[in-house]
Amino acid sequence: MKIKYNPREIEARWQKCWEDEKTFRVVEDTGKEKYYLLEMFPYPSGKIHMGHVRNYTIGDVVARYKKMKGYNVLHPIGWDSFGMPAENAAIEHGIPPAKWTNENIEAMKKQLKRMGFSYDWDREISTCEPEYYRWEQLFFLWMYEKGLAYKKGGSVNWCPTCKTVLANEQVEAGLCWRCGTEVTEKYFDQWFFRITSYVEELLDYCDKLPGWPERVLTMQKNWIGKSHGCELVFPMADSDDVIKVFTTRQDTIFGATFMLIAAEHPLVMELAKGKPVEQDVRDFVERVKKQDKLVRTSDYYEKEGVFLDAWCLNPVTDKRMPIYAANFVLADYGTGCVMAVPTHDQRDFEFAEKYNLEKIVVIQNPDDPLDADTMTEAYVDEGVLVNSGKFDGMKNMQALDDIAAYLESIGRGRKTIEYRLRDWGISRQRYWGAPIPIVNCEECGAVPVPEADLPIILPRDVELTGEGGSPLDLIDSFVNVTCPRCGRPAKRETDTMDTFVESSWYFDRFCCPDHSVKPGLDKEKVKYWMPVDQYIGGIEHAILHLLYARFYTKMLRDFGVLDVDEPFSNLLTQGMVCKETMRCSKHGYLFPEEVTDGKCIYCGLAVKIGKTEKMSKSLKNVVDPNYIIDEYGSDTARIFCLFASPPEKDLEWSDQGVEGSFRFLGRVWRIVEDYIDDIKEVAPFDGGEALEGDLKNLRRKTHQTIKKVTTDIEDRFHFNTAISAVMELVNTLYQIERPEKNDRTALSVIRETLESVILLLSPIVPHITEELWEMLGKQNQLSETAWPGFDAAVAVEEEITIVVQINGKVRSRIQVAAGEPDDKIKELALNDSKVKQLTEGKKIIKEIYVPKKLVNIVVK
RNA sequence: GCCUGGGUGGCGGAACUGGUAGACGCAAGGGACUUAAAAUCCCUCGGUCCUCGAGACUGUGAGGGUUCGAUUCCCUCCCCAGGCACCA
Repeated sequence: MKIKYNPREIEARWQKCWEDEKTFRVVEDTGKEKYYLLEMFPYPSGKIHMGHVRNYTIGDVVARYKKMKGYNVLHPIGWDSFGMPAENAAIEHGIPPAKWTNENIEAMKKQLKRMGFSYDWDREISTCEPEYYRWEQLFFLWMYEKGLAYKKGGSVNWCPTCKTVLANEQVEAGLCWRCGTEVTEKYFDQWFFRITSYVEELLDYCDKLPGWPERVLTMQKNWIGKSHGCELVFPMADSDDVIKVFTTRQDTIFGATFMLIAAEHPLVMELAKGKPVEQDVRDFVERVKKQDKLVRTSDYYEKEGVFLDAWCLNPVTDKRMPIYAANFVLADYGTGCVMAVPTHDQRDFEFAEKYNLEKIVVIQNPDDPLDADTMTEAYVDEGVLVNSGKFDGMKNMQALDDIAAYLESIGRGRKTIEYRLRDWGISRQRYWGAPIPIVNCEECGAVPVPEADLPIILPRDVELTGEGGSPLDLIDSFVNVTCPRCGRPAKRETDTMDTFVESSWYFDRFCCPDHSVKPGLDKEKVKYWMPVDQYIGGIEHAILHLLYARFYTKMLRDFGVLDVDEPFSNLLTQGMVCKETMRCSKHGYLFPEEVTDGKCIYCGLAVKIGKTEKMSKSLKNVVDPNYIIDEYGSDTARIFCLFASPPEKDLEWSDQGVEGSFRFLGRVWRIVEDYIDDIKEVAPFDGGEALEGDLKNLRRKTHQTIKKVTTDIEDRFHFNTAISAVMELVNTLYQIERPEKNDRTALSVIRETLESVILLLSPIVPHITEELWEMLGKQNQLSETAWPGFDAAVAVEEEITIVVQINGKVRSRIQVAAGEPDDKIKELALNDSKVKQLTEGKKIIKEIYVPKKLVNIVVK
């Protein structure tokens, strides 16, 4: 009797088996080579989505493959469980964040287990537990001690109605996302991590991470934004004070005709003070400060400024330069002041046009000479210096160093380096995050909590209303403490840490999740496992998370806790899961289940199929993993995600594609079923006798497939082509004429092929393959079995096809024995009847022979 | 604007260092099995032309170039996606 492929039954069965036997538990074993595979851990939002399914499937295939290859594989999972959604759920539905979070974790854990992922569940961690964040607090104390954590005034988005701080993404067109009130800027003391003290190393290692995608490294380099230039000193015209600027274009110094200062810069009001312009300047500054950040960075933002009734001197020409406050100068880059060279900088040009300021050409365009009075835009290309004193005639790029040296020699400048990267602001005026271990004392200022008092536990019985700032402020037992230094009453810091802090070291904690002694990381274990050999996650974390994790790693290394310079040796950024959108003119976007036969189920109108976009709830183009698992099983979900496109590209969801993947698994199932009785007692072919015809071809194809699948997984993570190769092998098997029941040789070859198919598919679809493996009478679990090897001698083709081209066009193909000598092949090509016919009466100019591939005959 | 990717059949995608373009799958069409349908198994499937052959031409965003030969290398341009965006 044939048994039908029943994914629901077999998947549950094997999942239970892996769980009961702790198949994927690992311990450190110095006798075995380790392999640490990590996928970015999820935020417990409630349900897993297809993005998770794809990410974790890719990782699982690699983890299972490496295990079969004999590595000691660490494949952990946990929860990035602090963050705003828990707090919002509490505000909206009155559920305590801890309860909401832990319920979500339970639900998602169930879903992950249903996918059959090979996690070591004994290492599960949840970052909102004190056992985790207490070490983060310890690291904070160490950072504070070394000046790597510090407090500084900074501006934040503030909603006056909700009385709370908003993240940038919570400000929609200048309005609060929750109540629609206009958001204002507010200054707060905030905590920062001094990531900038590692900026050079972070940049340097961008060239030492060959296992990272080039584009991620480029993004990080751009984010760090290193510029070489000069700090120049401009004396004030009427006092002994100076204004310092940073510039990368000291070659244009002779053309600097005015000075610009960021509107927010304190110097602006200082210079205007007591002058008739003071009120105008104040108005201007207030107006600029109020402008929303989004507006300020839009394309239409017009350059504006106000004259401060003050002058400075050009340091090389001593010409008087008027000083303006301007809305487009960045206060926190360089010195907040810039020298303006309107002839060679487009922004300065526009400003000079508007306020009718002087222009002096200092770089001449060799092809089309410039005239300061008639030019319509700044000339920003290279050229030859003019109006530049002793530097006239030099190429501007070559004069950069000479001019810098000259400025230094007259005491008006020096070479410097600037970075775009700012220190990392980690203060969040929120409840659901790790408390910062600081006490604010009126006498002593910010005082670190003694190490012995850690952890500072986040109180859990809290009522959240969403108004009035941090809820922690309202909890007397938390806030009111005595100062650890002077013993007087003091207030505990109520800011919590950015959740990116937790994700900056969780991969270290996975190496020793239960280690409960200082510093929370077991040096030996961490040394064994770190760095992560393969990290897999979404491209959306290309900058922030990955940069923070790199910084934190270097810092913990300097604290003596870690031995590695970089946390992730290899990085794979997988593409998004996308699906077409569907829209009804009456009911807007529709979920797939709200559409039948192309019509809206509410009104029967034809549904418009829209663009394919990233799956999202707002576009309703989502597919619930649970539905796919119920309908087809997780093996189908897994193989579809891998087959539809290579991992780094976007995956387009297709219901028919899922159907096709399911059909393929059925096809594998049936062919094993079909042969099972005949091959039960037969051993796989051992190469003992010579094979002929179909059997020989099948065996060759089998070994070729093992080879291809191995390199596709090992070298490139191209699971789609690996699966194609197995499909081809299965197709070949279907083509084989059914051997007699007593033809043991034929059956043994077929058995070898079937076992190979199962082994090769096992990391991809672990449940069905375990089941088939068992049906073949195997005692050992497939997950504990070694990856198959191939015999190169068997895989080699004995006949090869040689393409014959005439003048580069394919005209014929000839079959030759693989060992045929080159001369013979050329001769055969020339004597081919088709070739003879086409070269008749023409002169053969030359022949090109590409060994074992083609012959190209050039004729005239 | 700058920096990265990327444009290949009706569709998702193959083609690894310049050497048979379109593997594999989906959709479509046809056949077998069946009383019938589903399922399954098998076959066809870039385009145009024709003397339907185991034929000719054409074809990897567009135009040039290098080469015996280009989806692959070089130049110019167009389009799409992502990142950064007044960083002086």
